[in-house]
Amino acid sequence: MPTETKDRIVTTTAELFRRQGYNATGIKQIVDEARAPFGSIYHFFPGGKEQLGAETIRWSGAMYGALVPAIFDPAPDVVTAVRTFFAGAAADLAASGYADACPIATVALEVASVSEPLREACADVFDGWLESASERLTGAGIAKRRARELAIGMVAALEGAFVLARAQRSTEPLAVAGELMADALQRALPA
Amino acid sequence: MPTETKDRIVTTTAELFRRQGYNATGIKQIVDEARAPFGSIYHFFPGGKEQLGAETIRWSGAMYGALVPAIFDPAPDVVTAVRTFFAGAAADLAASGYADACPIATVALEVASVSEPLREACADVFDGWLESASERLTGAGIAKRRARELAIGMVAALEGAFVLARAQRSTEPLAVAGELMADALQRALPA
DNA sequence: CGCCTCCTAGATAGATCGCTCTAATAGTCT
DNA sequence: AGACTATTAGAGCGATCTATCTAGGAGGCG
Repeated sequence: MPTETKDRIVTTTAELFRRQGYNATGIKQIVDEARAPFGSIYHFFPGGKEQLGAETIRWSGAMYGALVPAIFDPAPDVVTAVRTFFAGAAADLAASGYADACPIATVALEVASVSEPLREACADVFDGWLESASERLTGAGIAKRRARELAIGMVAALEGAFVLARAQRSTEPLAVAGELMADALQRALPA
Repeated sequence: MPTETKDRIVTTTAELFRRQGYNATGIKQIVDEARAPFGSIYHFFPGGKEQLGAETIRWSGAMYGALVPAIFDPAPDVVTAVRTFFAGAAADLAASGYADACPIATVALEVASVSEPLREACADVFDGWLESASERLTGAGIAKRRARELAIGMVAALEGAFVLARAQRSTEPLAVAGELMADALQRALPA
């Protein structure tokens, strides 16, 4: 299967985006770390770096978004699911030397005012996450409108905590944000 | 006063960082937009781009952090202050075409795993904000420990909401996050 | 006036950027 | 086998990046 090269390119790019963002990641660095031939980049992604970026954003957005059902569905209730989610994010972050946080937030901020296709890719990913999280909350008996608000709050709290955590090299923001959202969620649940 | 050139360099760099981040901002672009001579960059910032970046981070961090006393101190109570803060952030963001959000979050994510001096500058800025916000909350009668948690939550919610808002070109995340934090704060206040 | 320091001014170096191009190879059909 | 497409391989182009370097102008002070 020749597509394994393309996969290797995307996964490597995703890792690099996560650690250093879009602009600091060069094509040369990608092919080196992915052990892929230079020409393959433009064979698989004729649109160049921007197309590779867009596909990488959508791919890693889907990967990370898969954590929502993976954690929420087997959990006894949504509140413990939220706690598990934030705790897991904190553990992964610390284990990677405060490098592996959200795979698309860095790129999202970099490109939001610069590249419309990349901005849209980020927006679509966030939309998917919000949709997915909302479903779990409505499934727990929360009204649709309130569920969306809480989903937005959860994603925002997570992303913001990642920013603080990476800058300060501490998991405290993730712990605090997780607890805050768990509390808010608890209160929103039907009695 | 010849220092006005240096000021112009820092303020334009801050603006560029905010819109496109650290890596996408070139020295050439800075001197062009600041109408400053190229040589002045390395005269005022012998450490090059990294030193200019660090000073810009600290400067714009201080500028943005000044909003905390400016909004909290004249406000009737901390809850309405929080609402005002988030509403103002949303208004500024929309007015700038979703470009002017947090002046340092983009840079923070870009450099956190790449440049220790720049990471430290971001961490110091966040520390200052948390300190400043905590003071206002303890001043409202909230216990020190709880005040710090709420301050972290507020900054995280704001930063995360900025990420969502810029990607989706919507102020909804800021409105929701602001309301969520106002509620949490309300409940933490002494009866 | 001459001197000294601060700042301006920009040419230029050396490396790296994204990307294009051609050619060779691998794999799959008829 | 022969023909055709998909993929690999990397040399090289023009542009741009940060940074260095030299030289000149501005203003205070003897």
